Amino acid sequence: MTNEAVVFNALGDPTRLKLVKRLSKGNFLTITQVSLDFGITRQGVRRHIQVLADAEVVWLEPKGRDVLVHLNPVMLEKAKKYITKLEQQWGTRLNALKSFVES
Amino acid sequence: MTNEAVVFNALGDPTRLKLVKRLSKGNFLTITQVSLDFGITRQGVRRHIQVLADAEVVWLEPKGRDVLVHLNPVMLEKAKKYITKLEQQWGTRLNALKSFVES
DNA sequence: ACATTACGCAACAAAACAGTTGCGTAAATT
DNA sequence: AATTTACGCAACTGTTTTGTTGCGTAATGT
Repeated sequence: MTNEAVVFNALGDPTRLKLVKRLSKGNFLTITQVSLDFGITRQGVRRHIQVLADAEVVWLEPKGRDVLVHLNPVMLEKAKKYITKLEQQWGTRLNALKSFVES
Repeated sequence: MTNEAVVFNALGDPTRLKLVKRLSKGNFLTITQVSLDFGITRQGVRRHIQVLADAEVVWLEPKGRDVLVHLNPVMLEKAKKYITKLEQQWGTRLNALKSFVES
């Protein structure tokens, strides 16, 4: 899978997006803390976290018996830049077409 | 599924992202045109297109016996804005924390 | 008019995913 | 020392996704 697709895929799930949203509040969380209010088991949540970690949208910090889940805004930035690039190409091409039609 | 998650999900697949990329060049394409160089059947491609259409990343224009596939940059913009919001929350919260620590 | 092209619909198989349960273990608490 | 907590690993089930084939039809081309 493409790098970019991996990130979008990671964000493309309600549970995972909700998690990212919570992490964006600035608090890191332990896996258990997250699991408590997601309506699914810890193992279920754990899988989602792993998808996010593989996409580098979050990073995991083992600390004693806990594992802290941190947001990695760098990856969000990359995703955003990718979309911007798509938009720009579209806009550029459209403008080129427009000036061609007008000429 | 959340609106935002739907869009990210649509983009979160190599084949679909490749298609969006091509559409961002500014050309609309018929379904058959797209199908030719994606290594899978027309029906396979058609499903992917439907996912993109459901997410409103593309819109479909029936024209005679063809169906033209157009990019909808509005949805890309929405996705981008959503990421920006996440980033900003994270940044804001981090700055708040920083000033708290420094005080 | 006949042939071809572009498409939709539906049934199917294989693979991937989401979520569960059960169990083991190392770290923290009492 | 005994208990509890936070986690990982692995097997299993149900559901969704991906991609296929076969067939029908309306629009185009000859």
